[in-house]
Amino acid sequence: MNDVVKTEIAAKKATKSAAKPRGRPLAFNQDEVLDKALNVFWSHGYEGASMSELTQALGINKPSIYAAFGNKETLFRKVLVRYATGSVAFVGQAMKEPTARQAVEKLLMQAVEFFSDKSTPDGCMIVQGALTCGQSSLAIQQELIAYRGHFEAYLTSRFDLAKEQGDLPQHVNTKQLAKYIATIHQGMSVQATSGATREELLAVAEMTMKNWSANN
Amino acid sequence: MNDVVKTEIAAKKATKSAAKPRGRPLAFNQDEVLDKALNVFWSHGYEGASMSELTQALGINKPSIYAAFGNKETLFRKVLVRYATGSVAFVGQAMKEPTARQAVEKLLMQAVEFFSDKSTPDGCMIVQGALTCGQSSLAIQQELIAYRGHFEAYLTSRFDLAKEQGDLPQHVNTKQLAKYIATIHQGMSVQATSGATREELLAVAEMTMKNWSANN
DNA sequence: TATATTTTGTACCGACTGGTAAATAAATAA
DNA sequence: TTATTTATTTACCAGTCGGTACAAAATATA
Repeated sequence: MNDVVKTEIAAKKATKSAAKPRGRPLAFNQDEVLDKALNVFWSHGYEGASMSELTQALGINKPSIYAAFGNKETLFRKVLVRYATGSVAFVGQAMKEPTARQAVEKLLMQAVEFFSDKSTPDGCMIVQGALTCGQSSLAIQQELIAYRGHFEAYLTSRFDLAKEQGDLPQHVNTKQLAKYIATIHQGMSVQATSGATREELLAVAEMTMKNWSANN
Repeated sequence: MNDVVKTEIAAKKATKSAAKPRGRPLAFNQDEVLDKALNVFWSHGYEGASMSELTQALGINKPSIYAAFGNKETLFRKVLVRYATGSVAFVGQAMKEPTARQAVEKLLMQAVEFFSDKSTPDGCMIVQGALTCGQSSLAIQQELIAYRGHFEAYLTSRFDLAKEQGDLPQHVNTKQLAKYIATIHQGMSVQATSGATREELLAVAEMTMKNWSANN
């Protein structure tokens, strides 16, 4: 085999779907199916979503789900990554606002729209996916707690930056401030799941912002 | 049967445990058992608490549980009443503070201690007992939503009173203010369940109070 | 066309779910 | 003592849980 042929093969391997796989082709699109699974987990939580309900919602049979995604837990983890990098990616955008105040305001305003968006389940999956659960789901519960922790750490680092930039006073405890904002954010998620309307959530967000200056 | 005897019988019936019941006596104290069940439901949520775990925790066999409390759902409802009238009764005390500000401050400070109390599970059972669930638990999910609604209505009425007493300005939207406080309260419950310490919750409560004046 | 490879659908698994029938035990009433 | 009433224990029920064995179907390669 000469070098030219080697290069061609390498190129084919590198190109995602260029090299056709050998066996029977998948009858579904993985990302579309993950989105359908997301919808189910988001609505009913990790434990509340049964494999039979998932099977029905995804429109593919159970052995195909297991072949493609492992088991229920790994399926949820893949859904979670998709949720975090897709649905919830706007959080990263909000942090890019020029000041800490604007970042928080954008975060909360986006949360209002996101939590009450009628095209998706109410609230945040990372908050209510497994707040409480049976023994068998403790790993997922911890995983979601870790995600929330990362979110909070992200807020903290944004506030640290704001202090460096003189945007927040030096005496501000950024961890505490981040926890305060995260608390309101998570409370809004609970409210949304409990039936709070967009307008009601908006009022909560506006009250929070009206208070912003008192915190620092 | 003369009137004197009739009266005696009536008196015995009225006295709770004076008239001995006919058959084999219960081998357990109902309230103690309800407290043990509370602990399990509080930790794992309604769905996450299995009957076999409950059986083990209560120390009595399943048929006795069913005979005494109906089924899992009615058991939870009885636990819920006990929780609301017992564990959480301090909310009523907080509302009796002379001003709205003091009432909210006491509410949040008590919540800090309650959510992080090491002798009970973390957070609030009414918040995380069934935030999400499968189809079979929708009634309990709605019941908890209703409880949270009552809590919020209670806050609203306290703020209405404060307006009447000139303690809050007339322009305050009491429903919005109640939802704002309820949101923080519920967010603190999520935080506690996620491992937040007493000190961290305290900082959140203090920040909320520092902002109080900006809301009205 | 024959073969290797992968996915699909059917049909099933043991374990656990909430819940209960039936016999036994412990008390009161007659 | 005997009958009645209630609670307990053991053993079990149908249904659902997450998960899988197996054979048929669909593709690429040879």
